[in-house]
Amino acid sequence: MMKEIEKQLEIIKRGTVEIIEEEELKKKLKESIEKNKPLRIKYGIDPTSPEIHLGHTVPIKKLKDFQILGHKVIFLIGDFTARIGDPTGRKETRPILSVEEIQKNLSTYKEQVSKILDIEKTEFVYNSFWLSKLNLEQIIKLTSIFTVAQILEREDFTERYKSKNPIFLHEFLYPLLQGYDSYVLNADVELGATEQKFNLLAGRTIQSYLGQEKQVVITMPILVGTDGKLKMSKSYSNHIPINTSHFDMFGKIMSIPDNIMDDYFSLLTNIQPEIYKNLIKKNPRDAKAFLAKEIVKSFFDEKKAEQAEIEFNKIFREKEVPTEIPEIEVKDEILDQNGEIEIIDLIYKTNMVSSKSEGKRLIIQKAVKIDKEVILDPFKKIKIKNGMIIKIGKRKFFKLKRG
RNA sequence: GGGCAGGUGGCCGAGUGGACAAUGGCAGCAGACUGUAAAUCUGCCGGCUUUACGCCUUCGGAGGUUCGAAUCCUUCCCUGCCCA
Repeated sequence: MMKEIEKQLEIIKRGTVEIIEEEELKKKLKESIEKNKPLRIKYGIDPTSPEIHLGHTVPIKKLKDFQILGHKVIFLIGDFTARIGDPTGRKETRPILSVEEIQKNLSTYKEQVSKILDIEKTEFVYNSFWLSKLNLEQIIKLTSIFTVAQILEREDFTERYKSKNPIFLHEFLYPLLQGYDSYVLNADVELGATEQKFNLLAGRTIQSYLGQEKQVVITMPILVGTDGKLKMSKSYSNHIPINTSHFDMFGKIMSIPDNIMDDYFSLLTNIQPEIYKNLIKKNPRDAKAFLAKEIVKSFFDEKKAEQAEIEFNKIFREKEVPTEIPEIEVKDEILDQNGEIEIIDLIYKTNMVSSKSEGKRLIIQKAVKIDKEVILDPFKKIKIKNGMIIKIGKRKFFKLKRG
C-alpha cells in the first residue's frame, strides 16, 4: 500500500516545479487506492488557439502519467473565460467564438492531443455550461473571497501595475472563475504551467470556502521557444507545432540554440540526464540531432524520425535538393511569346515571394537559384522548362510546371 | 468631474515643423562562416516603379494651419498617474 503510493508519487513528481501540498496529494492517493476511485485531474485549455505546440505538451505529458496511473483526466474548455479575456495575454480583446468555431477548434485540439493521451479515457467539459448560469449575486459572493491586495499579488498584475500598463477590472474575475470551475468539477488535482500558479491556487481557496476538499496544485515548467529566450508561444513565433510534418519538426528542433538543449531533453524526452549531458558535451550538433529524432519519434514513429534526419542532412549538409518539392504551375499567359519571363516577375507572380521589392532584395542578396545557378540579375529572362527547380534562400524550393 | 503625462512601423522604443519611410533594440529574412536552420560577423528589413536622394501609403481617429506636419491647432477615442 505505502509502496503503491510512493510509486505513484514518484512518477507524478518527475519534471514538476511544485506540488502544493505534497502531503495532501499523498492523502488523496491513499484514498484513491483504498476506495479504488481514480483522482479527478483538471487541466484547463483555451479554445481560441487550437494549435498545440511543444510547450503545451509539457503539462499534457504529465496528464499522460496520471492517465497511465489510472486517474481521470478532465480537459476543461474555457469557452466562457476566453470571452472575458485571459490576463496573461497582452492581447486585450479576444474574438468571441461561436459555438461552431469552438467545436471546430476542439476537434482539431482533440486530434492533436490524441498523439499523446488516450482520448477515449479523457473527459472534455465546457465551463460556459455552469458559468453562464451564475447570477450577479453569486458572482459578487465569489469576489468577496479575495481582497484587491491578494489579487494584485499575482505576478503578472504586479508587473503591469508597476509598469503602468492597464489592468481591466474584469481580469480580476478570471482567477475566480477558474477556481470556481475546480469547485464544480470537484477536482482533486489541477495541473498548469508555473505562470498559472495564482489561478490554480484560487481554486484551492474557493473550494475550501465552499466547503470542498482543496485540490492539489501541480505546476509544470514553461518551455522556452526556438529563440532561446521567451516562452514558447505562437504569438512570438518561436513555437514548434505538433501538427506539422516530421521534416519540419526535425528542422525546427535543430534550430534551437545550444544552451536550451538541456531543457528540451528533460522536458520533452525520457532520456536520462547523465546520458544527454554527456552527449551534449561530446558533440552539440549530434546531440541536437539525437534530441530532434527523439522528439519526432514520440509524435510520429522511428522510421519518420530517421527519414527526417536524412532529409535534413541532405539539404543542409550536402546542400542537395529535398525529395518532396511543392510544384508551382506557371501559366502561359504570364510568359512572353518566346515562353520566357523575367525572374523577378516569375517569383512574384507565382507567389514565391510576397512582393517585388522582396524578390529583388533576395536576388541581389544572391538568395535565388535556378537549378543550382545563382541568379544575379532580377530582370534576367528565364525560359520555363518543366521540372526546373527554383531555390529561394536556404529552405524554400519550388518545382516549375508549365500550365 | 479636474490636473498632468502618453498613444509611432510585427513588438519595444527614439523623434516634437523640412535633411523622416522615420535613430536604436528584439523578432524576421539573406549571405559568409560553421558543428545545424546553434553561435558569430555582414547586409536587408512598408509598397511600387529596370532602385531613382522618384512616387504612393504609414506615426490613435477626423478636421484645420502651413509652400511643407509624426511634429503646431481644434475635436473625438483610448491608456497611465495624481486630486475629488
